[in-house]
Amino acid sequence: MTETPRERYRAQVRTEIKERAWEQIATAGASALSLNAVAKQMGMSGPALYRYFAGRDELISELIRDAYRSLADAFRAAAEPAPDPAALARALRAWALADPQRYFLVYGTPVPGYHAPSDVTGIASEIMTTLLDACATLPPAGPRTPFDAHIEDHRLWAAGHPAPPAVLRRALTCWTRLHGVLSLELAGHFTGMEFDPALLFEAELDALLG
Amino acid sequence: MTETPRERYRAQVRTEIKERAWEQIATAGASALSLNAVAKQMGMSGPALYRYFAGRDELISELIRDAYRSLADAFRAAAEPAPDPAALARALRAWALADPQRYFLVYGTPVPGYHAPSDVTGIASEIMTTLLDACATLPPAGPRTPFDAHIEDHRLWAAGHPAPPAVLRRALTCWTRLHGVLSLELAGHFTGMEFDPALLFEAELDALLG
DNA sequence: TGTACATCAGTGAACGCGCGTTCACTGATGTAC
DNA sequence: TGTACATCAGTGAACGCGCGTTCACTGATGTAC
Repeated sequence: MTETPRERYRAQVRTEIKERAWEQIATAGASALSLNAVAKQMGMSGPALYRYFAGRDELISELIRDAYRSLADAFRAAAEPAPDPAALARALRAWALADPQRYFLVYGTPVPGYHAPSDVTGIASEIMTTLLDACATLPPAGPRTPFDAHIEDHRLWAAGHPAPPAVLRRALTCWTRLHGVLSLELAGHFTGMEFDPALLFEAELDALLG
Repeated sequence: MTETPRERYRAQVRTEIKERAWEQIATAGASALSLNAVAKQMGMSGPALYRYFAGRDELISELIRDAYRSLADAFRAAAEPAPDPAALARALRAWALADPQRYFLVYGTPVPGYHAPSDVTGIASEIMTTLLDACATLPPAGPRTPFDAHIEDHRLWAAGHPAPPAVLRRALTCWTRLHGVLSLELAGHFTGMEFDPALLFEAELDALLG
């Protein structure tokens, strides 16, 4: 159970590989990630990385896993004092702005044919659960909608979460609306428009909660 | 002014190159687009394409331009009978579903450092104008918000469009919310959840207009 | 209508590049007696 | 504490690949007299 120096060293190098990989993704996008370039930047030869990762695909999968894990942790931390959708929303925005390419690795353009590692679905539903718990604390808003009825019939997906349809809809809407603002902002589609995206984000948040 | 056979032929080949390029993007994503692969699929040698495009970058820029143009035309057509946000929204969804990778080429993950051809900003603002005109026909909804006040101070971006702040906000919100649902749907983030994305889209539309 | 010439689409060979990945090897670090 | 051995990180050469792009060329199509 105690960690040998070699194990410690391995873990350290693995971490540095991932850090350099993130830097490279931030600079040139995920599709430009190259094992050889990462190795060069670490002052190592290319094949050396194969001691730490089975190949490029495994490295990318690991980065995706870490990205999901990181968001799930940020959510959990934001919900720690008390479940609160506004706190989650702001945590999401902070997380996205901290590293836009990481956000896009999770929520951006999918590569056709590529399938994310299977264990991220667990993390994804952990994120969803945190959001659902927070939305469940809100006072019920408005009348029952047709979409509530539809969701009632197909609620298997909530993984047994006991939230009523209105809460499920609330959480879904929260997700899509905040993502809508965030992804357009991060992609630069607001540049040239002279408003502050942070205020648009807050406006959407108000609309969701108020 | 009359078109010579050679010009007709050139235009034809250019068109086919772009079609094959779109197929390739649909199959493997935009970052995997390769001139040589396109040429091979047309039964030509790689260098032949340089008769038609100065290089890979020019081809991609042209595809992006066409994508914007296509959306602008779809919007214009949807607004033809009468300016109507609901019609625009449904046209957007149909346009996106017809070719998800084309949608992502416009609104998806940006490649850091890449700058879209300068003339697309004109098309982008044409799209925005169509949306603004449609939103201007809606009955005014709700009280003045803090974001309205903010937008009042920074309204240069609307390119001289005479819409009041509430309409600008309406159009922006329309854009971000529909994009939020669409992009998550197209990226496959709803797979496994047993609801119909079309109904969620309509629900958001109702919330926007009702 | 026929001939001489210019235009231009497309080819094939070549260049340099960087990629992922394998392999046999070196040399340092750790382990067992 | 010292020696013999095993483990394992990292190297350098090599393989095959596909990429974008250039260049000199062939051969067909169009133009001018």
